[in-house]
Amino acid sequence: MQREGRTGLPPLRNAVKGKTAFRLPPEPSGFMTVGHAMAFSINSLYKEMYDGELWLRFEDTNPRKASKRYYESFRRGVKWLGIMVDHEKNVSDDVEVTYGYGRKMLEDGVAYVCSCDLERVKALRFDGKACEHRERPPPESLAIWEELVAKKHGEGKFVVRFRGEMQSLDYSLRDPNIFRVIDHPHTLTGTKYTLWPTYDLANTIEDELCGITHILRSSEFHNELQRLFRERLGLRPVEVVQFSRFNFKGTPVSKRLLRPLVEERLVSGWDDPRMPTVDGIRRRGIIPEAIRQFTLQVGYTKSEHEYDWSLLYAVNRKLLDPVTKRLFFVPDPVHLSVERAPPRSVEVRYHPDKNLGARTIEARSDFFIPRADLDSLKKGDVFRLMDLYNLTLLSKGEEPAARYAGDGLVPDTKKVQWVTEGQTEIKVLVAGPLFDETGKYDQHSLTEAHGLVENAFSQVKVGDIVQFPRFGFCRLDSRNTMVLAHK
RNA sequence: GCCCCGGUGGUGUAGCCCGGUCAAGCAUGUUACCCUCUCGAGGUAGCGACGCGAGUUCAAAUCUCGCCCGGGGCACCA
Repeated sequence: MQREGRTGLPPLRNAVKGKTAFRLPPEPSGFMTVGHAMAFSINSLYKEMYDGELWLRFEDTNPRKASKRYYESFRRGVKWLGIMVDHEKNVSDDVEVTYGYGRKMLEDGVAYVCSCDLERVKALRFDGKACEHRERPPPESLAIWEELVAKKHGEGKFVVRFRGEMQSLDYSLRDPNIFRVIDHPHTLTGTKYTLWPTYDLANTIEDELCGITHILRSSEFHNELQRLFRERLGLRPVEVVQFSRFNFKGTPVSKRLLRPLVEERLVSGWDDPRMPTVDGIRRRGIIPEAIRQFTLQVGYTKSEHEYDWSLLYAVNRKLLDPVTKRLFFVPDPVHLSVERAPPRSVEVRYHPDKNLGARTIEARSDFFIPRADLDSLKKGDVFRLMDLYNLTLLSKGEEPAARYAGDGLVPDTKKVQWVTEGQTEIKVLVAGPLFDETGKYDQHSLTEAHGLVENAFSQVKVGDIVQFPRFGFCRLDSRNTMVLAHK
């Protein structure tokens, strides 16, 4: 028992360097979330560790759910994360291949065509009893199958079922459905097919086709059935590692909870900075490397967890700190006129200890400082305009005024940020958790701060992240609108 | 209801398989101080946890049993 503990992800069973293959299998039925990002990162990290192959495979066998914009969302997210995908495919490309397996299963009596209605299937399944179709001779099943392939039957009349274990305590093994008719155009294949394989079968076949050696996925997937498929179809065994979903406090990743917010316009869209989507956290100023490092740090477990956002922020902050310019930002500004102010042109470094350059600020006699700072001072107090000079506060009231009080740095003087007259007014969006403790949408989850930024702000481009000292790290989202990442 | 899987400080984890070196490590959080032309980063110190009960043992976070609590599965969704 060594005290150092483990660093990085634990080794995988039966993993041979150079002979592994992993997959990212999203269903293109919603936007990519942080949860996907972390699960994908785990696969990507292992791909690197074992010098393996990585597939991006869209699980789009339900034409009612797949939509093109979602494929794009995942491609964009994967690219943003810097994940190197070796191959990309859609399960819908392989419908005919799954038909091949389907036919074979029917021929071998591993599956059969069932024409019970849904209620009956459920009832018999509950009782652990087979229906008469289970004994339907293969040629008869095959004949119906060909009609199904030829689109001669509508939805719900027939279903292809796997001959599983009707008595199994695991109900998912009680002759599950493996093909069904869905009479709805598919976003990619149009009306070409109406007979679609179900997830478990398609997934098993695809893993075989892609040569997947290790599956790392969250535990909402049950693997007994897929194991049984592999056994009956004589497919290669695969190592499966399951872990719990990645949840963040106050920000569930579930589409069921998120969709209403978008539809009711309680958020600005799927990329609202409060959203746990990749687009959302990117807008917010979380950088891809932070996701990667965070994933590496927390790893994966089977126990349920709810990450505190501060855990991710800490990683993001440490990455951002050395490369981010500091800019003066004065929230809730109050005008301050200064008597006997010597005109100055000061050069101020963009970073206290990293070499990020400097800017020159022209100072005359009018300034703006944060109201909160002024409030904390008393008449007669000496304070310092940071990087400039000292002042004595003369009056607070309506027209706050101060007098120049020397250049020398006086120990223990309060230092305040400042901007000169005529600077840019900006808005900073501050995103908090979408849901409160009781699980209700928090109406105040998005707040705004307003203030003035110094001239050098004009150099900041959309997408850039800067640090407003004492306020936080912010990303420029659009002209004069920033989003606070975190303190 | 049935079937899996989990429960280590506020949060996330390491340790559990192979019992002692664990009066439990790390990170985050928080408090104080140092450093710093405020913040942040960095440094130092403090705070804070083995779900409950029984058993096995010289010795249990680690093994066994029971209980409690939580999550997931039981779709013509993925």
